[in-house]
Amino acid sequence: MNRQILVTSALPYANGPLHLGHLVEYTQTDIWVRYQRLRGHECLYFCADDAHGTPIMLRAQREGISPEELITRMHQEHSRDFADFHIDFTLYHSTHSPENFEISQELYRALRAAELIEIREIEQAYDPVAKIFLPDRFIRGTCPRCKAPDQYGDNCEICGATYSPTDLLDPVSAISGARPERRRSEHYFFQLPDFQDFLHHWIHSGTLQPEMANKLEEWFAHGLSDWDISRDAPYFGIPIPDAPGKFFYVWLDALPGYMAATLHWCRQQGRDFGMFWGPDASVELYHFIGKDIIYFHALFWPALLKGSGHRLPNGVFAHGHLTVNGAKMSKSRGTSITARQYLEHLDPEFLRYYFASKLNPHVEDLDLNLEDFLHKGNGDLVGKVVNLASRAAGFIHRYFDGKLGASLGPDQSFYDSLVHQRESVGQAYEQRDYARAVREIMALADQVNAYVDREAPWLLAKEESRRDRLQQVATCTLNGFRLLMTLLHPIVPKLSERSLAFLRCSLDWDGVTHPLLKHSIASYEHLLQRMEKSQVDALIQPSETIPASAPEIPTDAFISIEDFGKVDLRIARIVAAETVAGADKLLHLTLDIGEEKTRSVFAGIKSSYDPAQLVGRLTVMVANLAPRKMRFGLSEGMVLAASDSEAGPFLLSPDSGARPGMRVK
RNA sequence: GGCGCUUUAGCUCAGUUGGUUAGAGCAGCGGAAUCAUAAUCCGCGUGUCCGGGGUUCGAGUCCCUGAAGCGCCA
Repeated sequence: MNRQILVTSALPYANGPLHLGHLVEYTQTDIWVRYQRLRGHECLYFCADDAHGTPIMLRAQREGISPEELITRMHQEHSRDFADFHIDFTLYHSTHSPENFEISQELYRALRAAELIEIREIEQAYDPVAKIFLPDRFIRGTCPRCKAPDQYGDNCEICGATYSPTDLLDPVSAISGARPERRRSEHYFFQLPDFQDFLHHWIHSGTLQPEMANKLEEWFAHGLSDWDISRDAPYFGIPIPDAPGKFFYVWLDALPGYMAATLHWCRQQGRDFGMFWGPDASVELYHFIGKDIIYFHALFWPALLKGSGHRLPNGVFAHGHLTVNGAKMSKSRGTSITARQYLEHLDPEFLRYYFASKLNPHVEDLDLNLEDFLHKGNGDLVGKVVNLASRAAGFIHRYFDGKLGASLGPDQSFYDSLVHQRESVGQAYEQRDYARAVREIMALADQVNAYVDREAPWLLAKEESRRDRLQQVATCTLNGFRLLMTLLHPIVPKLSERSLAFLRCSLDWDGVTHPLLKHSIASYEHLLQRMEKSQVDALIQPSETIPASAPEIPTDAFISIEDFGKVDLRIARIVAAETVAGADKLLHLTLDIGEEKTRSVFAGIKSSYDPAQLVGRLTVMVANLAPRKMRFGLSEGMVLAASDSEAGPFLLSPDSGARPGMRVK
């Protein structure tokens, strides 16, 4: 019984390159899509660039090009990145497309006809120089609570206060630097509260993960508000029908972007759009998204769909965010890795495999631990799986002219037991529990490796009389390998293709129940190169662009407490100290400041300290100094020491009781 | 400030509705094997299951409370 399924991933914003965080989602979705196709279902996978909005308009201005030029370029870059990571979209479209103008405007007309749109005047910040209304993010000023300067219009990064831009002291437009004015303008509001009861029921209908439904309860506790869906010209977006100078807020055309992509494809293929999005659509519909945009997909989106007479999704699947080495991705640490940077160093399938090994159906953050990444990719994929082909292929070619045996003999039942376990792997894929799928597949690989060891084909090969048995063992091993590569296909499609080409067989989920017998295989060539540690290390490149040095501050000038607060001083324990070959003054220190990873710091204190004496002692370091690449390695901070022209340096020490990681202030 | 999520072995994670001595992979140590990209196989775990209280015959699992990290607040 074949299913018809439509799947989407969230639309990436056409404002910058894709990074590894984006790829978690597309990898997760792509694996699910490929699994469905592997099972013979029709599974369409649509996505698009999210191409409208103020940030794009302003960025194009800055670059001196039109928004259209900008988004065309981003679309090309994104498409190429996706293709290189083997993300197999049915169509990668754009929200800046004729279909999306059509769909978004139609959807709006339906809402208006259903009396779900209200118009009222609101007051907003306006930049009189740039002549545009300012989104909150584009207003900066002093926090009304803690008085921190240069904060965003909606919240303070220093004290965490949230407020409206009107509360900001000394507000300034981030675009022109002008002081914003207050101006009134008509805005269009979608009547979300009309859907309060419907939505409250819907979020618990099994469509969402329980933790997400739980989270959304917060909104119902306060009661839903109507939703401002209009923006004033100039705005790069889709005009609101019959409303001169008004455009749809970017989310109001981003969500219909899923439909627009479908429409474009339907027209191309001569398919009926209604069976995908009509009120009685029979096709299953699933959205994969990041947890941060659950509100848009689980409140606004179903309300928009229902209000405009469309079908509702069968599932909205949220995933967590990506961290790198246990910390939020950061440009200064070099852990904000773009898709393109990764591709310059490593095979995308290692990343797909690693993400898969950590993804489950829950909304949990996922850590890319680079050491773990290196071991898992090499150990599992090369050591356990690909190595099986390498172990068995030699025998088949050396003794049997590349031909598999006529039967598995006594090992048929062993093979059957392996094949039997694929249903459980299939369930894991279906439930998006890829971590479990990977665990189970690797357990199968372990069984096959143990089998090879048990049967010791290299011993069989020494006895002329046992050639038949040797052929059976090698044949069984290669069939095990075929099974593994079939099961792994959704995760590492290219490796799977190469492997099956080596076996000269096709990808067939059910076909594996019949082992390949009396079958010629191709000569063996390495199917996957292991990763070198140096390649993985190369992923992390702290940005060289250390901010332009602060203006010279005369020593007699005062600094504010805020200025001082910018320096993150921490108690550090010296866990290792060693001399640096080729450096006269430096010692290489390894410092524990209570973080998961130690810091590596080069300090010019060799003249006064013997490395051995330093180990174990506490001192003070500047923890947020921009990392600096030195000839000897990366220095991730500095230790504090006193000196003058005659003596020193003398390291600082805290009184007893201080512990690594304590802040000095 | 309010709310949510996370916290299990050096690292990354499993632990189903509470049920015997808490598991896996990787790393580490010891051994075997040499077919294979030094890959593989066998053996080796004294873990404040974040802390503290509680419920229970029994808690990693349920309740309360605290800590740390992360996130959301249209």
